[in-house]
Amino acid sequence: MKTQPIRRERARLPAAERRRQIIEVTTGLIAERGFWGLSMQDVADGCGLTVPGLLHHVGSKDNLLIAVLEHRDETDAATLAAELEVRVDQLWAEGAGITLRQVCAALVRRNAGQPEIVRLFAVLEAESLAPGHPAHRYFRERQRNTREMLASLAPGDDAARFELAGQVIAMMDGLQIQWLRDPASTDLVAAWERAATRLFDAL
Amino acid sequence: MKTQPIRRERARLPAAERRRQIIEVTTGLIAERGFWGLSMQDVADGCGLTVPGLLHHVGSKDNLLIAVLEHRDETDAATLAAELEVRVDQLWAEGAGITLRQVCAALVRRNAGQPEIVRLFAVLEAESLAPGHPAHRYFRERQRNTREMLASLAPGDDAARFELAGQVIAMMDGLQIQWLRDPASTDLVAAWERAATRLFDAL
DNA sequence: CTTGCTACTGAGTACCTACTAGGTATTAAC
DNA sequence: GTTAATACCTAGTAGGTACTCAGTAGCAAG
Repeated sequence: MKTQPIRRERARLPAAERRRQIIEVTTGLIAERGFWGLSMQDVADGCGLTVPGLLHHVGSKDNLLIAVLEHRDETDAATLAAELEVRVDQLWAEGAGITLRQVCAALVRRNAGQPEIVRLFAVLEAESLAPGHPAHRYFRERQRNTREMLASLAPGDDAARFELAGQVIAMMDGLQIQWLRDPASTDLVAAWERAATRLFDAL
Repeated sequence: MKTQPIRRERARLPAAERRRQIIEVTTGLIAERGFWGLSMQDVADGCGLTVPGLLHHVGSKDNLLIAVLEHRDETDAATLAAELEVRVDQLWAEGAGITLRQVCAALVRRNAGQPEIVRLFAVLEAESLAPGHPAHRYFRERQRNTREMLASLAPGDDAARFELAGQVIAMMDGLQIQWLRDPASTDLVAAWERAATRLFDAL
């Protein structure tokens, strides 16, 4: 008697769409457990396919992480530009009339609406401090880039700009963690606005 | 022929001493890989004993994490008090003549000397954002406590104090991450001093 | 020297890990 | 309708996971 394979409802998706789903599911799981706590099995389950099916699309666990991060980079600049009502290529152009404070406010406003992704980055940012982490290099460069871009919008000489940019990033990261830990009693946008007043209006 | 057990150099330690060693080794490993990436095997290897031997002392992986955190709490207040040259019970006493700025400077100075432990907390702080994490509650309370203690040293009304304390914590956490990511080109103490100037000397 | 305590081990359980090889079933192009 | 591409599967590998059980080896007090 042949084993009758239970004709499981099989949803065969086109590669691009499946990939989108995989990245979405992975994003949530990494935010929950970090990369070291992530299992391909959980991702596969979340997508309704088997582990080899998942690997067919992403190749390896490390590749999956990189895919997630690259996907974020693609959407990031776009949503930020939309928030500022500016064309993407005008975002970091000096003299476009956008102040550092405006960009920060836009960043925070956007982040306040997607706690899951903020948590993803918070967890990976800490995990990837270790040199052996697959996202170590990515986060090093990301940090450098955003700091330089923010610095380009700040006033003063180069040293002062770089310093302020670093402090702004530190404050945003820190406030976001506090917000994620206790979202109910924290208003991220308001907390940032108060902090910005102190940062930007200092002597 | 009986199997001759290779008389491995067995170091039978008294429980307290072994526990100290276990906590020390675990601290380093969590800083490297996070709690989800920690394996009891690695801890056991690092201590020169078997996994059941390790479990004899700590009971379970979750217990081990809690032991590490509790140990830090015990030493934390002590070293901070020493740094400030004050008795432990005088640390958070109002009117003891210690300013918020002094405490922060002492905290940062101490942290600058133990990057490994700062990384341990950075990783766990992010990982434990997830409600299911074994240290979730611990970090919630820790955050609340330190914020209240710092607030008690700040000037102004209660709302202003609480706000400033939050910003101070955010800034310290953020700067520490930047420092850990690139220790060579960052001087944590100096970076904090500049940030403190902006935070405390604002209008 | 014996007794009792305990630090520790060896063997084993049940299960999860990422990943591979080789094949099947579905879709799209012609 | 046939062919080619490919989304996905079953089965398996080699190793890691926390943890348990039952016992052994070493120390200290009597």
